[in-house]
Amino acid sequence: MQQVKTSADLRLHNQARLLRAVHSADGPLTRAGVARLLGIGRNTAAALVGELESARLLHEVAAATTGRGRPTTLLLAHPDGPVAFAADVREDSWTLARIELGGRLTELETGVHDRTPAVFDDLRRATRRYADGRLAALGIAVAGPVRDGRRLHISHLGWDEVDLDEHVGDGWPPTVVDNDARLAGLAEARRGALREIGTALHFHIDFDIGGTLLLGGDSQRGAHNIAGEFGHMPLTGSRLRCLCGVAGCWSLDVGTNALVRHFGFEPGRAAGRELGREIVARAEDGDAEAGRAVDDNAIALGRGLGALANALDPEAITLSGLGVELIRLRHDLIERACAEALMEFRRARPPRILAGTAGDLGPLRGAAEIAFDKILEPEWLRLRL
Amino acid sequence: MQQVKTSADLRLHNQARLLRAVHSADGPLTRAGVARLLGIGRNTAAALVGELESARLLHEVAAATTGRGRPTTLLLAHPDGPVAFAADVREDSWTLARIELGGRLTELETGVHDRTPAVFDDLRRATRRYADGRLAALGIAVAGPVRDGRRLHISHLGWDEVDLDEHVGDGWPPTVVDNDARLAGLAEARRGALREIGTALHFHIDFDIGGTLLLGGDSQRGAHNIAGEFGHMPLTGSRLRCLCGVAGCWSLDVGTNALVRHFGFEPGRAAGRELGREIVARAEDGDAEAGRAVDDNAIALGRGLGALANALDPEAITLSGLGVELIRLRHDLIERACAEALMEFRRARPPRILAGTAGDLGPLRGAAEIAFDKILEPEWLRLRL
DNA sequence: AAATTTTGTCCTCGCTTCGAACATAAAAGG
DNA sequence: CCTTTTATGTTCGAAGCGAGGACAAAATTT
Repeated sequence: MQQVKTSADLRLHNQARLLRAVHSADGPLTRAGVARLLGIGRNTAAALVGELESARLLHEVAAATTGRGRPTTLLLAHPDGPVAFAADVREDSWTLARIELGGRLTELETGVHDRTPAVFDDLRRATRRYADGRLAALGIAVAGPVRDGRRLHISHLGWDEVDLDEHVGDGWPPTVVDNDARLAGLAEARRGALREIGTALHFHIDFDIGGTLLLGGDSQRGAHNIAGEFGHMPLTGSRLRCLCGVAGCWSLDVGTNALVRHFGFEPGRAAGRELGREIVARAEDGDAEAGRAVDDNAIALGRGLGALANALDPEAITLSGLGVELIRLRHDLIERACAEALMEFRRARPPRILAGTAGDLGPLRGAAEIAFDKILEPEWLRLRL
Repeated sequence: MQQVKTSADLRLHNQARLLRAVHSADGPLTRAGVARLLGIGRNTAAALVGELESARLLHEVAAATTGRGRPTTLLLAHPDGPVAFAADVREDSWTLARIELGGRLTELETGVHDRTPAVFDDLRRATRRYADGRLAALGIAVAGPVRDGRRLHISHLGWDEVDLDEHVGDGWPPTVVDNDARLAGLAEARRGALREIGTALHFHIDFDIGGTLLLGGDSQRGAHNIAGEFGHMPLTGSRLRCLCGVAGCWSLDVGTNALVRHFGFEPGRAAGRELGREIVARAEDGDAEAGRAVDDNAIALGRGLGALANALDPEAITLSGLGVELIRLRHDLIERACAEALMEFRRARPPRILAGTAGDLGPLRGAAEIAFDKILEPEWLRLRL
């Protein structure tokens, strides 16, 4: 569908809008409230909700009265309604969660994997264990770019061109896979610190930096679904060569790898993350050398953010991963470095730089969002009603 | 309106789609053809077109028969229909043009100005001279960022925070103002080399570099309408300080200023553009030193493009201004430098780097597009019908 | 001249939301 | 305790939309 043309399209379109409103609302919506929100009549809302209730998508329960007037009903997820599963595949572990309409998230299981695509078998089995008739879609967050939605690259796992169609397909629910940094940003845009913000950036800082440009609550995906490798722009003048094949990447100066390298260790495996955490902790305890390493990181981070703000003009920028720590310890330093990299006429209104609110659940929440995007859509609704 | 809710909205929505299709089609559309294009019935198309004809928006004329079947009609701009004016305000001159539905552009007048905002008085007078009842909107391209659509910054004219509301308002038709580089990109996306491309970048290379990210045929504008200053990211490791207040800008290595600086001249005024052209001409004639200057420019250009492609994943990149010459003379060099800056896994499918097809008319054509965007919209239509 | 192809037109049908009127259920006020 | 006020639910008719089918019209092809 995707394009409203006929009167029948209109009904589905409005029902999708209604369902989307219920899903993304902070708390439960009332029937009268959603009518006002969507700008439709109470009678129309009643008809739409009625059909959605029959289709086991919404459930109406009496609302506690708050003030004057006849009491209305709360619109909740139907107890038999569709749910999405979301998975986050990290370096050597994974988590599977279940998300209801409205966003309530329940963790189902966590496991370790062997750093090979066999993790998808683990995921399939775990999904089967918990799946019932309500499972409608599965979103998976992975720690690398997913070209064209199916070819996965994770350099530090040695996955070069893993074809997802060979591992995800038969026996799976409708499944969508995307990059974790992008999904973490989507989570902020939909349910976190970037709600209602038209233009924003999010960066997940781990070993290196990945991110996404967020426009009107959706991620910019690029022509081949591999947008977001902001960490691989030469924004800070590094002279080193990066694993990605380019020289001077921003990621060489920001992130766990950069932190570790400051102490002469070769950046690399999981041990590095432990070491990075320790450096942050020591900096917090007043260790001068660790403090300098964190300073350098924060300054390089700020400079990069300023450069990107010149090009993309975000209203706000959120960070996750190590970025949260950097904001906590060096917020002013980041802002100062950012301001120095901002064109002068922008400095009066710099982008706000915030910690994301989704925390470690960001990728999972984002994966749930792209799964629900498949559901809260006219065409899916048409088949369901 | 902006959101289809009722059947009446639907009508306007479809009429806007129809009008938009006529406007952006390559050649004249037939009535039967537009029905197929929009996926509506012939009867519906007849009704829509009928109303649009009554509203003097479309004009139907018999079409020359091309094959079998009953002849149909061509959908043309109505002779009394709305037209847009577009203006391009360059450094010391301006051009005013008139554009019809469908995109036919007629230059009306060109003038010089005194490098002060008094140019807007010139424009108002010129607009008045040519305006008739058909003038519906005016789009203006200016050579600097327009914060929030009204505060104009042009550093090399010394315009710091020129408030457009003080110069554009009473006595003007509905007017929209935006940055020329962005509008040149919009022109490519709507009617040029970037048609039908979902994710693209355009850069206008003059003294420095401005550009825009193009998504689904529209420009990314940013939170304060000042996105697009890609030239002020430190992508090439320059150690110089830029007029914008930041150090290391990409624009210090690419563009006329960079070309001129290579020969020891201080970059600056209009004379610089003349000199830049001469350097390009000499490089073309085989002058070694000029050739090296152009080489450096092309390499720095390519490196920046690669870095940006890592972050934004465009399918194609178009260039205007000096960029056209650089492509003509150094296409391979640009592509090689770009590839080196691309992450390895991207090199198999690099973005296409093309010269824009709008030429010097880019800003004017883009200004016409944003003017027509005000017209080809349900709300405007509602008032007109 | 007949068959074929394509488009225009007319009409009915089912669908949508809207608006107005009325019913209902709570709180607030005297 | 009863009335008024406020907000919501419900019902019904009205107006508008596009779809689809049947048929007419106008061109080319055979």
